[in-house]
Parts: sequence; C-alpha cells; structure tokens
Amino acid sequence: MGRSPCCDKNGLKKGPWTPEEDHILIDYIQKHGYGNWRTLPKNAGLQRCGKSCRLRWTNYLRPDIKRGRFSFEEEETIIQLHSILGNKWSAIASRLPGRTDNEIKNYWNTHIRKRLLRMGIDPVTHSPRLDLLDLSSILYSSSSSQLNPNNNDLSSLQLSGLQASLLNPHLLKLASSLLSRRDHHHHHHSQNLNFCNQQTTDNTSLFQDMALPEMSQPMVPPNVDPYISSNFTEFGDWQNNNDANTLSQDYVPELLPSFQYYYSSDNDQYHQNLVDLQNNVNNNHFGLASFQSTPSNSNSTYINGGGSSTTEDERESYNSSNMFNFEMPEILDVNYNDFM
DNA sequence: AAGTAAATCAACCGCGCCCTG
DNA sequence: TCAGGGCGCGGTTGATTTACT
Repeated sequence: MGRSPCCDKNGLKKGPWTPEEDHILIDYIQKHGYGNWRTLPKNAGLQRCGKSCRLRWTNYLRPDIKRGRFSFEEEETIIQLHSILGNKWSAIASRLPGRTDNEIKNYWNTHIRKRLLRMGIDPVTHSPRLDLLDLSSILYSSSSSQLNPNNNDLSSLQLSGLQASLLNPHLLKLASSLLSRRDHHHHHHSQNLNFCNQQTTDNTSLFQDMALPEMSQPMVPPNVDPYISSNFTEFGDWQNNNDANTLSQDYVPELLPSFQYYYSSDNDQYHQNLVDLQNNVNNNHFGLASFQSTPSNSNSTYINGGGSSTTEDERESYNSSNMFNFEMPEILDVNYNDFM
C-alpha cells in the first residue's frame, strides 16, 4: 500500500526545538490535551509536523520524564528485560517509570551494549560469546588470517587477537572444556531463543497471568526547566492517568534461570545460584554457568566489564554490585585484559 | 591552545500495525 | 474486504560535547 507523508513537509521546520516552540507545545497540550498529532501543530500554531511534536512531547517535554543518569537498579532491569524482550524498547520503557524508549535505546547502544561486549557477552543473546573461544577455529584456521591484514572475516579478526592469550595453558584448558560442552550449550541456548521468540511474538500464549515485579524506585518529579515544571502543577495525577506501571500487552515472565546466573545481584539468589551451579557443573548440565556473578569475597579472578577503559561513573555504578563481576574458575589464573 | 577522534543523545525516517469508512 | 489515514516503534543520522594527542 502506498503511503502518503505524515504531513505536508513544505515549510515545516526540522531540527532542534527552540524553547519558544516547547512552550507553545506545552501550553497547547496543557489546555487541550494531546492526541490527533496530525492536526495538533496546526492548531497550536507550530511549524512542525505531528510526528515531530509527538516525539518532542513523549521524549522530552512529558511531565513525568525522569532525567539524569540511570540508576543501577534501572540498568539491571533494562538488561533483564532486554534478555527477554529483545529490542522492544517501548515495552522495556513501560517497566521503567519516567524513562522513554528512546532514552533506553540510546543508553543501551552507548553504554550497556558495549559493556556486555567487553565482557564477552553477546548483547543480542545475552550468552557468552563462544566465538571468542572457538578453539577449533584457532587451531585449524589458516595462519594467513592472522597475518593478512586484508582478511575481513570477523571471527578471524577476533580470534587473531586472542591467539597469543591462548598460548596460556590455563586458557587452553578452559577453551577445551568449553568446546566439549558447546553442543550442550547450543542446545540450551536455542531453547532460550525459542522461548523468547514465542514470548515476544505471541503475547497471549505465555505468562499471561504472571505477576511482574514492580520497580521499587518511585517516580520522581521531572527535571525540566522552571517554566515547564511550573506549568505542570495540574498534572499531579499524571501517573494515575498514565498506564506506565502496567503492561497492557507485553507480559514479561520471570527471568530464566540462565539469565539469573549471569546477572543476579541478589546475595541470596547468588548463593542459591551457586549451589545450583555446582550441581549443574558436577552433572555437566550447564558448563558455562561457571561465569556467573559472584560476591567479592570469593577467591577468584574477576572480570570487570570496565577494564582499564572504565569510566568513573561506571566504577561508581558497579562497585556496589556484583552484577558485572564474572567469575573465572580458579584454575584460570589469567588476566582479563589478556582476553580483550 | 588547537586539532582530531570518540562518545553521546535529540531528532528524524520509514515501516508496519490498527482503526475506520 | 480493502484502501487510506493515524500513530507507534525501531533503526539511523548528525550535531554537539567530551576526551585525547
């Protein structure tokens, strides 16, 4: 079906919004409410298309917008929800009061995604990136892939950077271990993916009646300029009118055990995970779970997502939690920096 | 201090779903 | 049933800011 433009673009302004435009939009919505974005700019006297107005309102001017740095709790929630919902940013945003899908999406792409990659976790599947430890590729690939700078094969490039590290006998032992368990993990992972796909594409079939954990963090007043704040005193019941705290269609199940292995920051849950983990490892059920998060008092080598490039903010954020501390087995007395 | 690279994020674009006539 | 319009969503862009040399 052909699609007409959302509005007549002739003469309509694009680009950053001015404070004057913001005030016009706010005044109009305060008086008339929003809706019918197509006609709103004309009625309000704005030289903008309806889409631009909606975006400006939902992502910036809305009175319940929470600005500023993401809290640890919010980050943890984002990661957990993303592991289940994928790039359903609006669904994730609905679980984070005061945060917009755009903000979460940006934060994911600029912070969390990079951090997971540094940690060797695939940000799409939320599983350890076994390609980084594909021993067979390392052993059998042509040495030319390492020596030839024109080789564009991604896995070769990734692996070539690891080959020196793999000369470490301990690391070789890990790689061998992982390789032997890989088939099982792939099976496990594919089950997870099937689970996720089913969940995100058929909202009515799974977990429809499961209660969702609410964010404990209360919604805070918007941190917008004084004009905006002063003009929204009548919006005190915004939260009540807004259905941001409930999911109308994107039901989220409890986290999968495997995700909890990776991300749990709760100490009790950690200990339970540890017990389960030990059982799983002993039974060779879930080898890669040995990368789970651990408390700081264990005798182990930690992989900190930040590494030498970690910013002050990141350190501050993660020192209070074990969320991104991944334990290497004691047998692996290797430096994480050798990995990356 | 100046130039450059990297990081950040507000805003735009286009697709697809849903509703209506 | 289907065409068309409205809207929301996810992906992408590009201006600005920050960090580095």
